[in-house]
Order: sequence, then C-alpha cells, then structure tokens
Amino acid sequence: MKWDDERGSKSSLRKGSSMKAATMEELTRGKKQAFRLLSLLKDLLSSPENQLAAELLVDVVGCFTRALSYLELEREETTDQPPRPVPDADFRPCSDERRSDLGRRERKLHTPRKINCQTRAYPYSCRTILSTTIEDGHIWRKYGQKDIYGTKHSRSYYRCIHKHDRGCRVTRHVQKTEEDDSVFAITYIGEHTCIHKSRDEEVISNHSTGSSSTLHRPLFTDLAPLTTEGSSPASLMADSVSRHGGSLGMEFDSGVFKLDDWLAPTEDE
DNA sequence: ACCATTTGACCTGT
DNA sequence: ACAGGTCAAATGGT
Repeated sequence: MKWDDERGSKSSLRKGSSMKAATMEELTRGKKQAFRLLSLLKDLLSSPENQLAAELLVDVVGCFTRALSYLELEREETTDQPPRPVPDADFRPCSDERRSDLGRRERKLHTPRKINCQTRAYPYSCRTILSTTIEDGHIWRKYGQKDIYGTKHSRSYYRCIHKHDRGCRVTRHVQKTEEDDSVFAITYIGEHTCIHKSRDEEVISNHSTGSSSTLHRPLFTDLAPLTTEGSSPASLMADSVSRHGGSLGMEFDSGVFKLDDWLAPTEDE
C-alpha cells in the first residue's frame, strides 16, 4: 500500500504560511484520509453490525467538510483575494477538445458557485449523498454532462425516466469526488412522484444485485423524515444502501442522514 | 428501427 | 461575462 501524504505537520508549519492556511491544509488532508479510509472499508461498513463504525466515519468526513466550508466562507468574507485555487496541482482539462466550454477554465479564476438549488430559484428539496455506486433502484435518463470549473471530474445530469409518462420531475447530478474516484457525490433535486413500485419489483431488484441480504426498504412514503424539512432523497440513498450493499451516505448542504434510519431492516407490515 | 448516450449550443442566474 | 443547467441533434449500440 502506498501512502503519499502522511506528513502533514511538516508542510503545515512551512515558513510564512498563516495559521489559517495551515489549518486548512490539515483539514484538507484529514478529509482526504478519511475518504480513503471510507473507501477502503466500504464493504466492511455496509454490514449492519458495523453500523456504528460506518456512522462515525461518515461523521468524521462530514466534520472535515463542514470545517473547511466554514473557513472558506470566512476567508471569502474577509478578503478580496480570489478565493479558491484549482484544487489539484495535476489538474488538467478533459481531453475532449470539442467541448466549447473548455477554454473558459483558462481565462479567469472565479469563485466556484454553489450549485443548483442554492443558485437557482428551485422550490424543490436538494440533497447530496456520497455513494460508491450510482445505482439507487430508480431508472434515470442521462440528459447532459458538464465540466465543472475547478474540479477534475465532469458532472453528469440525469432525470427520472418517468418524467413524461408520470410527470416525475426529479433530477440528479453525479460527480466523482475529488478525494476518491470510486466515491460519487450524487445530488438529488426534487422528489420522485413515480414511486408506485410493487413489492415484486423490489424483489426483482434485490435479486438482480445478487445480494442475499434480507434487508428490505419501505416505500418512500414510509421512510423516516430527515432532520431538515426536505425528505425524499434520503429514501433514495436508503434504497441504494440496502440493494447494493456498498453505498455510504452522509449529509451535505442542509440535511443530515442518519445511518441507522436507512440501514436498519424494516419490519414487514 | 429504436433507444440511450454524447455533446455543442443555448438558457438562466449571478 | 461566465459557470452551471438543460435541450436536442448526432451518434452509437442492440
């Protein structure tokens, strides 16, 4: 196994770097390492007996993420400096020359904007989860892909396949995390209104994954609510976890997902 | 032929 | 002006 950046304290005490910069550096490193651990242990943590460990680790990643956000916010408020450098030194644009947007990256440094429901007037709930799979038990139609400024992975856009026949307007976008290529950040915008799935479909879906798990998820409307006012994407994550066994959820933005809400087996009605 | 994905163009919000 | 989101024609797979 290769550990490439164990030596945080040395770099953080570099001459001339501020305490805040050093703090951010340490937090960034901590977050990255926590991600690696999460990725390393994902199979182990998906079993119910390791639920507490999974919860703790997800919380650790969340703490780092939040701490970095707070520092970033404070810096943006107190300085005129362009706030964020390109995150990776080895960052380079996607090789696809045809994309008209690519040249824009080079032109100017800008603060990456917050996405979607924070920048646009969407009346829908918006939640981001982390998962090792993009499968969540729903059928999605991809309708776009964009290179996102300051990130090395492009973002893919999906809408529910039942948009037209059932009027389901939920969308999601999927992007690999900077820290770990095998972990996806999946942001759900809106809620499924096409949720009338039969038990048969659930069984088929479970069976198709090859999983011998006896876990069953309730239908969306049965799920425990989030700690914030929004609701349904937690259920999407719950589906993902129970069916695919390797997914891990966590909070982002405004919602907190409780692992025990979606890992615990559900009792049959 | 049909359907899903890709991707350049366009739209929207800041 | 620009980043991010969406549209829709082109393309590719079956």
